[in-house]
Amino acid sequence: MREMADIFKALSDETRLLILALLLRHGELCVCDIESALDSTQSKTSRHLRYLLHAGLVSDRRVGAWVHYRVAGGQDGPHKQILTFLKRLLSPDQVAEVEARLQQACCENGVCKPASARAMAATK
Amino acid sequence: MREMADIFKALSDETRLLILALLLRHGELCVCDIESALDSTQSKTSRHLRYLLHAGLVSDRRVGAWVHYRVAGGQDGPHKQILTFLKRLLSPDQVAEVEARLQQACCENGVCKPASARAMAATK
DNA sequence: CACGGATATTCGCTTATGCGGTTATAAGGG
DNA sequence: CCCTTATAACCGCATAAGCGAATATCCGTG
Repeated sequence: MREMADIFKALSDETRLLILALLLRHGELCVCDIESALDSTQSKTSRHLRYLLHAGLVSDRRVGAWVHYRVAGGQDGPHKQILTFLKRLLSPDQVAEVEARLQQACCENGVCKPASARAMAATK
Repeated sequence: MREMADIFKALSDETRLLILALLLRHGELCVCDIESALDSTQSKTSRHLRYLLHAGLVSDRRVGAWVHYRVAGGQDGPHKQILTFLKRLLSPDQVAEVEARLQQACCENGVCKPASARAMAATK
């Protein structure tokens, strides 16, 4: 029960909900993608991602200089049930704004590349 | 999105989760029932019930001297979806302890009567 | 090994939350 | 009306959360 309260606490912040909404729709994103999409600061973005990581809702993966985050996989505990429910709950129009910004984010303006290209470059 | 964050914030406290678990299983309970079941103080119980009320997750109903709370009905917004999900999520054994105390609560030791009897007495 | 970009952590601050204890309101019965 | 009971609101305190700014760490590259 305490565990559930902690999960819900992780969901009780709008920034974290937006991050999860993005990850649930895109599978994997690097911090700078998310930072741009949220039009947020690096510090704030990183802190909330770490919060979600400790809450067991996302996992991270280092890809060269970048860190990619994705929603946590794993067994069918309360985390997974809640994430599945969240995916149903968050309608596309609620994340339209951040989605739009994600398209023109750092990945697009030449500073860094799309996640797929980055992953490929890092594994070559 | 902000609304959802606020709902999850209301669910981010163990006491409030327990209260909702009780209400989801019993339909309607008065404050003193809940207070006894949680083995909590009147002040604390009332505060959390008010929190849930403002979050739109429960509704209250005055019955004579008592106030009865129940999970909020109403249209199929995020509130309702989350409550439905919660009902699935909270397994019986997680609330076994409070359930047990509810049985021997004020309603049973003669100080006041079971909710159904109280409601009847108040309307007669 | 120095450098720069990407990310994480720390710091000082402000605000929100939860709690016990106390006080105020509301209803019902003598 | 006064008194009792049930509930709500308030107060002060301790703690936690969130923030921006600055700083540290990690990694690939030259």
